[in-house]
Amino acid sequence: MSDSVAAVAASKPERGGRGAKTLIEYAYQRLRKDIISGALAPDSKLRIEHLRAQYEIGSSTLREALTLLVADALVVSEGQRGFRVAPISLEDLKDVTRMRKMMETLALRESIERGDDQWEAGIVAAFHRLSRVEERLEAEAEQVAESWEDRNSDFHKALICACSSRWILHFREILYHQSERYRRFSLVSQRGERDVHAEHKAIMDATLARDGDLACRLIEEHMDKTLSNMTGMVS
Amino acid sequence: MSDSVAAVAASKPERGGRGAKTLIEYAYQRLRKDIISGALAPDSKLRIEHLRAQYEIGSSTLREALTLLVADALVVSEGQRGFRVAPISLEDLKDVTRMRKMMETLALRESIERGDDQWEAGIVAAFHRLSRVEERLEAEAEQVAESWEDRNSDFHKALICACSSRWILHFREILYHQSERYRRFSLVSQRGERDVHAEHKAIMDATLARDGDLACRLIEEHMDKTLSNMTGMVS
DNA sequence: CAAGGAAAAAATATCGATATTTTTTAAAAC
DNA sequence: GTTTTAAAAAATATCGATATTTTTTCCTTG
Repeated sequence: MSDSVAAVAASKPERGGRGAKTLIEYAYQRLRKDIISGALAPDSKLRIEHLRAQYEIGSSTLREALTLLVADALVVSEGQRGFRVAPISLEDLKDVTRMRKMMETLALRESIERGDDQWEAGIVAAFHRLSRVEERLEAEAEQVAESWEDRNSDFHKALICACSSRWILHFREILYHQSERYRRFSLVSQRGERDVHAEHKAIMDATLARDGDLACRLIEEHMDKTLSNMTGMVS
Repeated sequence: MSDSVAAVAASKPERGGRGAKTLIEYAYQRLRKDIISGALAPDSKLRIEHLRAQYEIGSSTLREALTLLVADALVVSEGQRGFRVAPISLEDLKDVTRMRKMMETLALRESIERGDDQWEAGIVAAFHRLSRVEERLEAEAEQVAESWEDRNSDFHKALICACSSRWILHFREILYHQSERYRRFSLVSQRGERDVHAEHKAIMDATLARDGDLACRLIEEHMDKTLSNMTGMVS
């Protein structure tokens, strides 16, 4: 028996990568990635049969993963008419940004009030890791892009993880994924005109200096710039 | 064949009540009701096999309904260890209330700014329906309670439905269900010491008078009172 | 030639069976 | 008397087959 298992394992290279304990999680992550990256276009139909063949996953498992994505508002399910990728719109992007600013500043303010030494260390470390990948970014571009997204996400999470409100963090997370999706649609124009690295540095400095007002102002500007960059590109 | 179908249909009286187009939705509604009412206790394990027998629904369907409830944070799913009812705590109740106040006032302010005649009419109508069921409440109590919950929910929704932010309304809805659950756990003490009807009336009057500041202050007090009533009862 | 409607095709929703994993139970060893 | 290990039981996760519903196709009818 172990032979055939080994053979199968070889042909399907670790489906369950990135610590996906369950197949549903694997499907969820993969689908989410495809939606955020735009490989699955906004508003397009998600046909179970089709995805089933493509991802080599049973229909029930797929449906469950899709349902998980409905919770993230990346997928919508219409009655008896299956699933489709959530639509995007300029209006929605503005709404997302507005809410994000609210959640992010709330979380940052409280983190600055409550954060301890370990929290500070986490921020510095995440900033360092982000900086490292940014160095490589100029040369290799495409391949590093995904890794940059991850580390950017980690950095911002490190900033606010000392916030005690489960709900703020929960909503913030959902909104972050939403904005990530919009960001991908305007990836080209994002860099160049803007020194994201310097912005991050300023935010970190203000945060470590425990200057809540300044840190919040900077992070709001950070998000506003992202919005401006995208405005006009989406519908 | 039609005979057996008819027989089955008779024994299962309309499972799909309250406009549940799909079985998943039916299971979802039923589970949610049982969780909010406390029939399914906080933190208790939700065994698929058990529920399957009890609700007469296939396992995949049940899992999907459960996943839907994870999105509402009424159920938590732990890796390869199934589902369980989300725990409750005083800390969480405070967090929920804080966020609710934020979402509710944001939504109310914008509704007051944007609401039209139809919005006003909807509020008056919902208030009327709520008042009617409150009259009956004093006598029959238990049976009317559920209907009161529905109409209370409708009234509060009517107040803020003119808000244009999809996300505020989305988060507000999730939080409302959370608080509904906490409220059920302290149902007895709720009425009596408090004139909820008068509070609703005052909120409605301020809203229709387009006095955003007053309406928001009143609705925050409304929610704070609910919190005070519950504090000390949960864990 | 447009509108409507029946038949066919495609897709979704649902189910129960099987494979995996976790938990419990019991026995053995230290 | 604990702790370990092994076996059994229970529960979850996954799958593909079937039943329902929706969509498309194509023929009829006005």
